[in-house]
Amino acid sequence: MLKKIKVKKGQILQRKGDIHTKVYEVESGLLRSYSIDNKGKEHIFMFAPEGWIIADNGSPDQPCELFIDALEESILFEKEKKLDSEHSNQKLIKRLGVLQTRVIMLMSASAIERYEHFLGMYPDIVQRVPQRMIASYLGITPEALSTVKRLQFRNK
Amino acid sequence: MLKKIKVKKGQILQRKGDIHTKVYEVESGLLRSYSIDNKGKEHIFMFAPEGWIIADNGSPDQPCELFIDALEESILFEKEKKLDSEHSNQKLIKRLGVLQTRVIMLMSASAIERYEHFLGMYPDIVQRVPQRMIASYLGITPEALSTVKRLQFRNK
DNA sequence: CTGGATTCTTAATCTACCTTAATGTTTGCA
DNA sequence: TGCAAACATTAAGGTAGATTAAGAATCCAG
Repeated sequence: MLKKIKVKKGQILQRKGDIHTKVYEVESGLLRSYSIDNKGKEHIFMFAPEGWIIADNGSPDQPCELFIDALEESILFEKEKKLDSEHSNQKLIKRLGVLQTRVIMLMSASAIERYEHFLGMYPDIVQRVPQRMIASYLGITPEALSTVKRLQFRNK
Repeated sequence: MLKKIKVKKGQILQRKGDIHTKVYEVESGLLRSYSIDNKGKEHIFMFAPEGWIIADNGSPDQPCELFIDALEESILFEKEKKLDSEHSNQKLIKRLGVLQTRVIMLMSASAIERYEHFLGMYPDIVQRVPQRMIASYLGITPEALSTVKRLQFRNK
């Protein structure tokens, strides 16, 4: 019921619309979850590096909202959602905290503030994924992120 | 350890910066949580009508990010966070689902789409709170919400 | 009831970020 | 090792939503 699996870069673990009852814990590597909107645009919901847990946060009997795939070759523990929820309250609460911060940032901070907050929070992820994915996580275009970085650099 | 309390409209239950270990379950009435950004602007994080649970989602030993107050006279159950987390996994998971949807909407939908989604999801809340609070929840100004409503109305 | 405060609407102007497009840079794989 | 393909940057022009300001509607305490 708890399987250890190895996935290659680019491998898709879950698609939107799947009825999916799995939760992934990342032992090594890097996963992401993302949605695709009605215009076909991708929006990264979260990154999951070593030690993180990633899953669709909907109820286990409803179709998923999110895609999950591997941004690097990764080693994962795959668990059933219901097992996960029995033992790891701590982790659920932590995930709530992360999402709360994410909502607050999206609502009250400018692109440049969100970028700097991201840098402070996840300094290593910036090195590991393409800029356009950082932009997607921040909710801006890659072009806007380029500009943000240029402005940020000039003010130093 | 589980107290039933009655609060008046406008009463504040929690302030940003408090070390606060309480969770509130709403028996009747309506609460909200919100943050105040560095420019002094309020952003409503969530509404909690009858049957909902509301709390700061951070760890119990860290200062809160959110204010919580009553938008209507309300009757609440007040619990300790750690007790809450022992029994109500189900509810934590539900809250995660709500926040996931909230992040996806903020990232991928326009003001008008977010408004219509909100109407569908929480039709009664629209009747119970001032428009400017709906705007705050949606992440737009009251003026923009006025415009959205006018446009929405014209297209029918 | 009434007068002041809060809320809502409308409209003009402004701005952060988007779109498009052209150019430069890195990556990966034949 | 070379050369597409993917990625990043820059700049010009466009747009959703913010800001500001003024007036109208609503609320409510005295």
